[in-house]
Amino acid sequence: MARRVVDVLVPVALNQTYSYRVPDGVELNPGDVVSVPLGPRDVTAVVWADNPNPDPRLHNRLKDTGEKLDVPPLRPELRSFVDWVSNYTLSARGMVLRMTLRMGEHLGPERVRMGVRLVGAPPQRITIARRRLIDVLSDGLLHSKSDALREAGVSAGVIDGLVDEGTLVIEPLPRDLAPPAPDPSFAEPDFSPEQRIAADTMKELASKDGFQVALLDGVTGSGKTEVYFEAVAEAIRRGRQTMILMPEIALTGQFLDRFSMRFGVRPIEWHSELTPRTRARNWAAVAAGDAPVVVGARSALFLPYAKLGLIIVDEEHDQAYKQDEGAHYHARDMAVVRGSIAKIPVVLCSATPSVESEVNARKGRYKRVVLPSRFGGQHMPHIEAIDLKREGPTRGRFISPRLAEEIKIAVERKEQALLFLNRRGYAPLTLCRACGHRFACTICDAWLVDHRFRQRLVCHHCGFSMPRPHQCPHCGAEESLAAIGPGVERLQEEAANLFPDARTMVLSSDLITDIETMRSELNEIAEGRVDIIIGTQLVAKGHNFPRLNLVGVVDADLGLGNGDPRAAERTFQLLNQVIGRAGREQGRGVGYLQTHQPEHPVMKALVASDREAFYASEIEARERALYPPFGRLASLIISAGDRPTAEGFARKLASAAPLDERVQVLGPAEAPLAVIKGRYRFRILVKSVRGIDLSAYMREWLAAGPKTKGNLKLEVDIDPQSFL
DNA sequence: AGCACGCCGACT
DNA sequence: GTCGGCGTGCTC
Repeated sequence: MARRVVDVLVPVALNQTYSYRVPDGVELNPGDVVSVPLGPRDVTAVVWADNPNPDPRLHNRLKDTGEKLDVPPLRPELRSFVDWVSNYTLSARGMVLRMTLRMGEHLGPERVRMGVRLVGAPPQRITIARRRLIDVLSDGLLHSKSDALREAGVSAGVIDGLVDEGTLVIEPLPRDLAPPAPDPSFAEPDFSPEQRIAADTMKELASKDGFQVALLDGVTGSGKTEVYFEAVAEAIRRGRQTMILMPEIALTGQFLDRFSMRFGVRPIEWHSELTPRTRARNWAAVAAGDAPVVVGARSALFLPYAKLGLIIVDEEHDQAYKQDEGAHYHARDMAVVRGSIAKIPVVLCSATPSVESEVNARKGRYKRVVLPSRFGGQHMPHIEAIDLKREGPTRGRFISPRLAEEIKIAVERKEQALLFLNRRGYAPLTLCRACGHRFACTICDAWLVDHRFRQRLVCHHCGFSMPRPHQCPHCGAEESLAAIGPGVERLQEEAANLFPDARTMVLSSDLITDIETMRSELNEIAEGRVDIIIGTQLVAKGHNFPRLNLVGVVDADLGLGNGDPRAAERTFQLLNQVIGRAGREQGRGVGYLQTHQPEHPVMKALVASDREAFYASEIEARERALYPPFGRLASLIISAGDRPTAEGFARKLASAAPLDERVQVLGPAEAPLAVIKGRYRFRILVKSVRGIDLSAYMREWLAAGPKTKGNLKLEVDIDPQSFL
């Protein structure tokens, strides 16, 4: 019995579904992926529900559904997840759905690749190119055309000529076989007794269905990855898929290697740099259940797993999990939600858990699994603070004498040193010594950053850049421009002066052109062809440098200055992670923190290696101020092409906030970056008690408030990461 | 989010 | 006289 009308969720900025008539003889069920006409075009959409009583006013306007796509239907669990995320984040349901349908344009059948085979005698007229090609094909087997041509070093015309002569034939290549599956028993590691306990807990967790969250809490170098691989192995044995989320998928080269050492093959990847074809193939493999393990960035959260059985969020504290463009969501939190809807276990991993996860573990909502020490009897790095007020470098220098001395000793011992500074470029500010003019971006509220490698001044917010001028555009003075403050490029200059014989390398995201170049640079470092690495937070994430023994943090206070209550947590996590790079495989690492405030709780906790002290003070402060996780936050960002429009709308919106004694509306105030790309931004911060449906409150507010029009833009951010 | 429709400035 | 700028509104 064919269904007459179905409600279809279309991937556009809409919350409601649209009704379509189902043509006779077509069978459509909820979850089916279907092409439907929408306005002047066709879109790929998903049947969301049967509609036995379609709105009579629409009766004569209903269009027919189009072709049903040859992919598995979206499972109820994923459809609930889409509804949930849309409801929670206040983003249009259609836009959330779109994230699950990002499968590339080529969902059609695989293009048939052609091969070539030697079948006849060589032709009478033989050339060097023909000879080479025939040699390559002399085994009589079917070779792919492109491989054969590349191997023989000849062009495609040579094949055509030999086909005409009857020497070669063209045949379709058999379709690629499914990639080999990861083998859970490929290389079972030797665990220490401590690791064994944790690994067994992981295995137990993954051995059955049911929602449960574990916080795998272990210091850098404790073997966390290998331990959670035991959960992955168990999921594979049970025939269930695992999703592993990573904050920055581009930096996971080493992770993929470790995975294949453990399981014999690499996992399927999911991130923004996949080619459309790979993207389509991987999407289809995930949906068909042919991809037992998927490693991906936050967008992997929305993939249509056929039989998801385990979710792992690596480096769960990482800021990169927060998506702030388009839909605002936190991938770690949404991973927990997905696990709860799918009724499967979730593992969050970190050496420095987010305060949210730490509190959940302390309250027993999450099961804590601890790896207390480094693997192989290594020690945690020894950490010392260098008080810049007492023993700082001379003006215009950034490496203190004591740090310089320690680096010198390390380099003489043939150990690597890392200078960490979370600032790209040469100098964050350029000013004219003659008139005081400062170079600022014309369309953002930000200084232009001097990039000497590129010889340009660059805005880090909009990408604007201009050549480095030689005279001041304001007063015309020549040679008067001064670079103020350090960036990694300037640090390299200083290091080269201090240590003329050392080989230095700068690692910074703006110097990375592609993943391959970066992987080869990282290999150079790993092989010891670099003595001093100078890097931004890029070096803190994902890569081990076996010879690295000393880490110098050039400006440990950098992240603390802006008054954001989450700044302390972020600084603690970042510095802990970067210093943890030291001494992982040989000797005892050492970290130096150059700071103006050695008494700051973050510095004291780092120096004393007293994580507990940090969490205790941070949790207490959050609890007192009712900040997350003891209260809730949301923010509204209003932007417009001119300041009065943005501010006027923000004021009207704020005054339309529903009264509720559990909710406090703060602002509007100018957003932390008041102007970006020529748009003026205001922000309203909403603070509430914990047990309240803040999304519902916001929805009610926005429905009652003024409507945006013209170039006014309103963004809603539930659980913003910045409290400012 | 697309895409069309609609109403005001510089030119094939 | 038209081409085209992007503001507004709709998509079953």
